[in-house]
Amino acid sequence: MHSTKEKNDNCKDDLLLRMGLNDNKAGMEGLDKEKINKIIMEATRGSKFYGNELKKEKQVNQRIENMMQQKAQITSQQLRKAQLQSTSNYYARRFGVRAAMPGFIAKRLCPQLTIVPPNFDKYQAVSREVKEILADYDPNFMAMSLDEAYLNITKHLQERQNWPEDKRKYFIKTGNSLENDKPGEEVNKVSEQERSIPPLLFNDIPPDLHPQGNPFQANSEDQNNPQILQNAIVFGTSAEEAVKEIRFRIEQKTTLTASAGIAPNTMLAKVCSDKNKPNGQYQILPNREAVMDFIKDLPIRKVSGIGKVTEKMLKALGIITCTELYQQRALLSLLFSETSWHHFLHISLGLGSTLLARDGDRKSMSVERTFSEMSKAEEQYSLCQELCSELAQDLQKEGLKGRTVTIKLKNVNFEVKTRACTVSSVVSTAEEIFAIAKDLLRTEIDADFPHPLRLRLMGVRLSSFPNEEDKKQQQRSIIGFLQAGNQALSATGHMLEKTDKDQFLKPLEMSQKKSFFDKKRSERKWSQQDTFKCEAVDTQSLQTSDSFQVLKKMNENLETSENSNKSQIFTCPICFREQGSISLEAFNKHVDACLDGPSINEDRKMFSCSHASSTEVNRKENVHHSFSLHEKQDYETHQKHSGINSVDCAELVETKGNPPKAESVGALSDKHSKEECAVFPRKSFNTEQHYQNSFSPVSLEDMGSSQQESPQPYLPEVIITQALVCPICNLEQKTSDLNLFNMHVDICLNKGIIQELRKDNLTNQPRESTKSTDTSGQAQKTATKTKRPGMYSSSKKVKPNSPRHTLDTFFK
DNA sequence: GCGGATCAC
DNA sequence: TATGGTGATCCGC
Repeated sequence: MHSTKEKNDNCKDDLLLRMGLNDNKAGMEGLDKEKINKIIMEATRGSKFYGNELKKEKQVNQRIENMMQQKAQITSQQLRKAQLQSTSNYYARRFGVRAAMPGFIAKRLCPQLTIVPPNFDKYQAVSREVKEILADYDPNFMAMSLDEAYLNITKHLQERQNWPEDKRKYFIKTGNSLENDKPGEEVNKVSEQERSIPPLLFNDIPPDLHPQGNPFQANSEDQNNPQILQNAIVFGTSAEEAVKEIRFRIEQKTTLTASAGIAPNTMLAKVCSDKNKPNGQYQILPNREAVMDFIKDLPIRKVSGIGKVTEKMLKALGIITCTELYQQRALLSLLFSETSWHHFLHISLGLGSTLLARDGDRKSMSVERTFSEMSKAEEQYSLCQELCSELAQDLQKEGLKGRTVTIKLKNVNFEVKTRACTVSSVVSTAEEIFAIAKDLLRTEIDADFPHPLRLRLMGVRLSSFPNEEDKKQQQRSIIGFLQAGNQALSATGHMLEKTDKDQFLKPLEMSQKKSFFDKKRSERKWSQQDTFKCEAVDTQSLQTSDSFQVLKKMNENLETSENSNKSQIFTCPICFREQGSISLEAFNKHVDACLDGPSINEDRKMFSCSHASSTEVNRKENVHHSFSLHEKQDYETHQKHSGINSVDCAELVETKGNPPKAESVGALSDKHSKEECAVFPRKSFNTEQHYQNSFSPVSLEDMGSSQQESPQPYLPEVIITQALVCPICNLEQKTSDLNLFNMHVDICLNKGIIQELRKDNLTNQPRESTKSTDTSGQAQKTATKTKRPGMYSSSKKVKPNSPRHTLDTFFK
């Protein structure tokens, strides 16, 4: 007995080691951290790996120390101010939207295989089959990896309501079932929390006849249906029944078990799916109370994106659970970046993406390899070349070319270095990549000379794949070249003389330092001496000459349009990027492209009513059709239609024409009235009320089947309507897309923040009376005068459709 | 854009 | 016994 236990402990410890010391993720709860650390120390003491771990830990501790010092310098004034900014009104609003988006499911298939994949090939095959099943429930499901996928089964559930029993009936294959082999404490514990889910999912008792019953189906037709046809299982029509069905089918087909989470957004769904691993499911009902309950004591470490380091840093601030995270939001806003803070806030409120983002474009591709110590430079170069070849092959499969080559070096002490080089035109072949990587490697070797680099890992990465904008840019630069061509060409000799060294560079080495056309020039010199390396460049040369006439013509057009329009520096009202000195036409094209990206008309409307700089462009130039008269009228009609805030409307129109201002909203005045603090909680309450009234129609409409499963007691019985009314600006939004709508509300809300800041910064006047429960008026008035992007760092790149940072994504 | 670092899977 | 590979993102510079 004793020895068995010991053995188990050893296994656990072994596993922990492999899992990177993470004792907080699912299945690791309750293990003694101290003990783990001690064991790890013993196991690795003296090793270089451990030495490096220690070093990294020290760095983290230093970071924490810096943070604590920063915290100590925060005055109570600053904290109060931050409190104001940390938007408690997020809270009410977001939950409502979330409640309106039921049925998100995170499925995590056979996670145990991710630790030790015994037969990867089979697993891949299995994964395909699995995925076939998933497509039945959501053809647009998002596969995160081989063993993880997100589904939005909202639509499926709606259809499912009317499905005959036959369509939900499945037969149990005998001798194939992998029953949950530990139905012990853990499962029972969970089932206590979610009474609707039987502790044994795939036993012979059909879900609906399980002794514990299914409260969510009390009113559904299933109760009247016969449940057992010998080895058949009939699944119900609820979300959890559907998910059980999915898991059942997966298990039957693949003999592998899966865990699943059902929740209103992807973040929660993921946490849920971990809750009952490896063969179970967990549901968070799409209502605010359920989410609150779930979030309350949830350790932040469970949330995707909060890793070891973030956990430690937050722990130093006394933050372990989501509740604590929420309570400290003001402090966090002062200590962390905008991006991080938003992420934290979203987590603490149980917010997450309700979008299943389509696969974004790949950003980079790399190969890397670990090996036993390698110190000889020749070997290193040769390995580098090999890696480049592999990478080039992979790139070719996806037809990718990029401009940034990065090498990664890890020495025997586990210290990692990356060295990157970005060239002006894309590369993709092994030779091109190696030409750059080799130089990077050489620089590192030279730097340590006469000591060799003692490497244990080397990697090569290619990134900066051109997007549409880059392609345009490249066209522009080509045009620019042609434009200057007459003069520049005659000066070529001079340019090359600028740096003696450059004259001796081969074209590809040159590419690191010079523009495409400089390269072309030198290429002429080298092409006969080094045909091998010029292969790719020659392709470009060919393309260039092919399109020469076209480009020349474009160039002429551009010139004339620029002349006639008097070129001007524009800032795009959508992406807020300065567009440089381009023609109005080009600028409009850019704005159109921006608008057409993720948006539909609602998007434009949103901007047209909220963003001063966009209307400024419109007014001044009177040409930009994206903000047409038609839309203005449309917008005004909306306001009339909604029959509210006529004063605010007037104010809005009036302020439309204000020139865009670049305002710093970061600087905080020390003046800050106590009144504002006192008002804070009340404002939150009011906003919440407002929100619920405004949104409940949405909830009813979109909750569909979910609502049937679990009546939402807090939803008032109101007329169901298609219209969404923003609770902040009170304007009806002509969209049924909740994400677009959500974005709009985000804007409106942030107007309020900006306004508060403006007041502090500019007027020092006490806040307007808050006797009105409607904060929208103020928010709107000032916001129209305020340039929104000031709130967010323009340097932040946020992936569109990112699963998190809904807000950030919008303000990208 | 670069380099280090964090995170997920 | 010795401690992975790939990709993404953020932050400070």
